[in-house]
Amino acid sequence: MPKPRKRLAGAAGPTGPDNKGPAGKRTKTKNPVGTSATLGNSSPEKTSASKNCGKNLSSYWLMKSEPESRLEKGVDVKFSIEDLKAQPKQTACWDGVRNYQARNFLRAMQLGQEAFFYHSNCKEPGIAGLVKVDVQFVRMMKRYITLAELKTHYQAHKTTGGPLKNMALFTRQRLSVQPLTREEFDFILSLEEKEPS
DNA sequence: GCCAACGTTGGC
DNA sequence: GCCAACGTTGGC
Repeated sequence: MPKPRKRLAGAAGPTGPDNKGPAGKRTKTKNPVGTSATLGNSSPEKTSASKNCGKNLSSYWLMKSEPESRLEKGVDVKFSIEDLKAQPKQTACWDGVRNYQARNFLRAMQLGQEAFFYHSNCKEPGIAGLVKVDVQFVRMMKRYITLAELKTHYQAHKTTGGPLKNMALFTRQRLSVQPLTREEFDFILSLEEKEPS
């Protein structure tokens, strides 16, 4: 899970973005993730995101975060949208993303782009609000859009060819930072105005 | 809490 | 470069 932790100024301790100590037998060291870290592993995505030919990738995103307490190596990873709101400037630095692809998406994000704030690994997973990138609270969703509801649409759209037919939330599971097409983004926004299905 | 899915590690 | 073991994510 991405652990968006507000960057506590000095506090860091052993928590470089990529620093998972030598737990277990895995000890091959990872590259310290400099910004320079190369696109290495990240084969260019074949998703719709990369089809925007000339222009850069997606402008819309979905970011997962856990709203319920859970200890990971002694540290609580809880970070809900309420926690984001409570930050200075309602803004948090999004670190702790380990997955290469998710990290590459993180780098591709540009200031001010919009993203859904998704609550994962919790009682009722779903989209809680809107943020803009670097990561600042924008607003709550007018109603909580649950995973179950999104999935219903996703499944319908697979057969009808609707806007969520390729949604990464379902096709790329475990990706904690993911691009959305504008169609996906708009469709999900439009759900706010409707009765939960 | 369980466990499926899947990414990562690292020996070979 | 394969692939088994292991770790993590995240729904249920």
